[in-house]
Amino acid sequence: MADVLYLIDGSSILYRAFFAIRGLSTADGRPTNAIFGTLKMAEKLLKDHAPDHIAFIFDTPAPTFRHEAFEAYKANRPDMPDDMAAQIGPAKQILAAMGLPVLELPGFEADDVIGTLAKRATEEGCEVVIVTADKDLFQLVGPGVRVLHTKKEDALLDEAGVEAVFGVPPGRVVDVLALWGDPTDNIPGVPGIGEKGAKELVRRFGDLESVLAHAGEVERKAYREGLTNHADQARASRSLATVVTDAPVEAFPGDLRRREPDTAKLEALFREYEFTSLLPAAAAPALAAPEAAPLDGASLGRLESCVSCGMVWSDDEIWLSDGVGVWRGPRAALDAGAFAHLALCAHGLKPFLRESGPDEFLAGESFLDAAVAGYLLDPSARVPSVEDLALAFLGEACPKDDPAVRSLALARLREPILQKLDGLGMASLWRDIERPLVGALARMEAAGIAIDVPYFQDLGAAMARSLADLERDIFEAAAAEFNVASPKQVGEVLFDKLGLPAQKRTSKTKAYSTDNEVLEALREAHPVVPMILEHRLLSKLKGTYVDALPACADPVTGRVHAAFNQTVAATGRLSSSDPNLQNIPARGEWGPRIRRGFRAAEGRLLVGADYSQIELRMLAHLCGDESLARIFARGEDIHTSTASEVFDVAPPFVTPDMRRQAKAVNFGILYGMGPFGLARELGVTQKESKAFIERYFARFPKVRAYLDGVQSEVLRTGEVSTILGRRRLFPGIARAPKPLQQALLRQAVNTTVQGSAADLIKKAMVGVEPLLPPGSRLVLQVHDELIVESPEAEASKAAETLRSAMESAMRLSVPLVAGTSVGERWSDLK
DNA sequence: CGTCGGTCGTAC
DNA sequence: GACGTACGACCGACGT
Repeated sequence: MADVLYLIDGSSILYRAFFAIRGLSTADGRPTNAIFGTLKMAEKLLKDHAPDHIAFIFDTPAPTFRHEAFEAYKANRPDMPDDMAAQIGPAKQILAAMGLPVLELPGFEADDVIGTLAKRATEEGCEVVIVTADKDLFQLVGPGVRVLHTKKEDALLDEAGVEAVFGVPPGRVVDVLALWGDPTDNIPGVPGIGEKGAKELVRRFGDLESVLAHAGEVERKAYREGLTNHADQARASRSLATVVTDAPVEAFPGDLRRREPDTAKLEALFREYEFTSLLPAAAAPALAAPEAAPLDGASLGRLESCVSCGMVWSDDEIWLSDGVGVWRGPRAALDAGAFAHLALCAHGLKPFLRESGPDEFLAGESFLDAAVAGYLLDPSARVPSVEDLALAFLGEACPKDDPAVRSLALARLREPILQKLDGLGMASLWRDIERPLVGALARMEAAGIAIDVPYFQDLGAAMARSLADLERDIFEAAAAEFNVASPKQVGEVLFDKLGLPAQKRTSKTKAYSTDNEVLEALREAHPVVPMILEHRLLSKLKGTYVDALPACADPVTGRVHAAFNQTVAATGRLSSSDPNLQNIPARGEWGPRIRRGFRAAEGRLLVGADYSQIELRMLAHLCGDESLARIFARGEDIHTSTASEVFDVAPPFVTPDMRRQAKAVNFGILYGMGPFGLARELGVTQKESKAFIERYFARFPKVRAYLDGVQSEVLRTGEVSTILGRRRLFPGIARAPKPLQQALLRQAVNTTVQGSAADLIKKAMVGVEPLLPPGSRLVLQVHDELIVESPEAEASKAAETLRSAMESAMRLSVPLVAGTSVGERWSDLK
């Protein structure tokens, strides 16, 4: 008998993998994320622990003996999503082909098989390591039995380890579960008692019967009543949570040996599920390209007439393919006209367009950008590489970094990707919005925006002086020298040295939190606190904006050419980077002082246009609420009118504080804020904030109906879509653990509104660009705002063009309103 | 020396 | 645990 038997809770590992990995599937759409995660875990285990004796144990489909014993057991448990259920069989097949014993026992759960084998093994003097992502199996830990808990990091726990991590020793785990319950397993527990309470009670009184016997001594009323009224439910929960150790398992520990893998079977399975990265390189069906021929006039003629032309480029060369042959030539040899008929398919075209002068290239043509298309297919996932796409759509491995093969693959990818987009109802979103946007963004990036470098340098020097003074005063007031920019050191000085009352800890490292909220609360507690706040503000603004921006500017033109990323935000918004021009301060003392450094070139003006309340208008349209629509139709101030409705007073009697509260609720609705968050935001009790939200929904009933509708839709289908059919996937949301599910539901709801607003402004951008007066060009987009740089003489015309295009970009059931303004500097635009 | 996670803060 | 989407500066731990 071997030294250590590894018993792997396959069901829990697969379940976790399903949520941990997103968006992995075969070319024909069969999900493989959970299989892949389980295999990766197995691979790691084999590498790290080199086990000789091992078994993967899985649940079998219901019913189990628990169903017979407890009628309600799992009655309310939602069905496992099809996407997960479909992966169990393949995972078991692959593990078996790897030579790893796979076990299951009808009528019993994986936990019971593990419990039985663990008991048998220890009786034979063999050590056991149970590998699981659940806490239930902690109960089995004891002499010779440890658990490898694979949560964030692997933790190998013995009895003391379980007590340290879980708070009670293994022998009391079932008593805790009896009180707490296990929502994912539909073990009811005792209503009103959660994790914390259950552990406290067990630590105080011992096992479940002792807790029940002492119920009368419990101070907290909810616990006392729960224990009194639900004692039998707790006893039943304990039984449900208790793992059986005498199940009729046929296998014995000595049988559970790792065998030689069946390589032929494994290869077939890896190919079947398209885990090409797991295959030996030679075994993968590799895409091969012929030697690249010189790109000349004759080959261009041939490419012009082909249905799909793959394109790859380097700094000075270009590769083109018709899907059969590949041609290679110098980039310089091609002029814009050479592209005007090609049915191009490329990956990440924007940099190419930006370098090549986007005005002449591809205008209105039918190119496909495989990176943007991949983003549309799954906007939450990493943008798929050409290699990923070749594997997914063509079923072929594509050797990395071979431009000839990449161009060939792209040529073959064009049609299947376009078909996929069409099948998902996103053909128009691609053709009419995202495709023309590639060029528009390339032009916007190429244009850049001028900044006043000497102005930023002077501002930075003044801030440096203030910071030096502040630092001196801080050291004096705190009687200590430390790094004021280090939250950790600030925490130590304030709370350890000066003895101020610490309020909260950071979530990951449990260090003292020193965020704005904490420091504001301590503003009056010590003179050093306001100085630290001021220092933080100044150093943040100086480091992030005032110093950083001049360093980004072209030294000759003084213009900053940020990136506007089309494949990053999961909702469909653009993002900006290098530098980020979408988070330049707007408010407060410093907002205008920093925006003043962004300016139009000599003889030109900045023209800004921003949508008024775009997300709330979009929400009004999407939900069809008449009261909300009426406010916009009448052109009223949305927050004042909301306050008027909710507080039931005429608009003239809405106080500034009532308006502030209504504004918080309006934003809260968009972000899925609950009573807790709103209470904190408004500084009222949770009860009051809850009542406030209720009044809001009573006044705007279709808003609630809409939010509920999106939630039930995403639970049913695993995806949501925006006004133009852009989708975002939420795989496994229906069976996700509650806190995660809540977060995903908020994301889903917010995505329909934020993403539809993104659709709108993108449509406005591609619509307005060709209409702008001569010499005018888009230079910035900040989610609900567009900024154009125009010759002075054209500025007012540009403003009117922008306003008109933005307001008419979509016809919604509420009016769209865009405000415009003109000035030399960004700070002049109001 | 670079990388990466954590914390904090800016925008919409 | 509690409010959605981003980007990035700085710190400090860790690895080369």
